[in-house]
Amino acid sequence: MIKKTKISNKQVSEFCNGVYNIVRTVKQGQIMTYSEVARIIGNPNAVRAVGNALNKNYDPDISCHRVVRSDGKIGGYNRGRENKLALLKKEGIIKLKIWRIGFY
DNA sequence: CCCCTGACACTTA
DNA sequence: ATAAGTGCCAGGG
Repeated sequence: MIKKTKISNKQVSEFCNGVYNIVRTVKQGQIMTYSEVARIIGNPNAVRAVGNALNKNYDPDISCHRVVRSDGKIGGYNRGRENKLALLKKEGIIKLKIWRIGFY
C-alpha cells in the first residue's frame, strides 16, 4: 500500500521505497545492477519496475547513475545517458570502451 | 554503439 | 480493471 516515510516526503509504494533504500547505500566507485536491486528487495523479476522507480526519482541523495545493466551496457538515466556515462567515468567504473560490472 | 521482439513487474493516469 | 510507459534481460541483427 501507499505510505509515507522519512526517505520521501511524497507518497511512494513500498517497492519504490525499497529500491531507493538499496541504491542509496551504493557508494562512490561502487556499482549495482538492476537485477541485484530487484533481488535484494525480494522481487528478482521486477527489474523493469526498479528502473521505473529510479526514473521517477530525482533525489540527489540517491545515486541512480551507479546502477547499470548486467550485460555491461549503461542503461538509461533520467538526466540523459551522456551524463550518466560521464559520472561513471569520473568514478573509475568505466574502462575505455569495453567494461564489465566491477567489484563483483 | 543502436535497434527489435517477447516476457515479467510495477507505477501512473 | 485497462492501457501506456520504464533505466530490464536474453536473444539476435
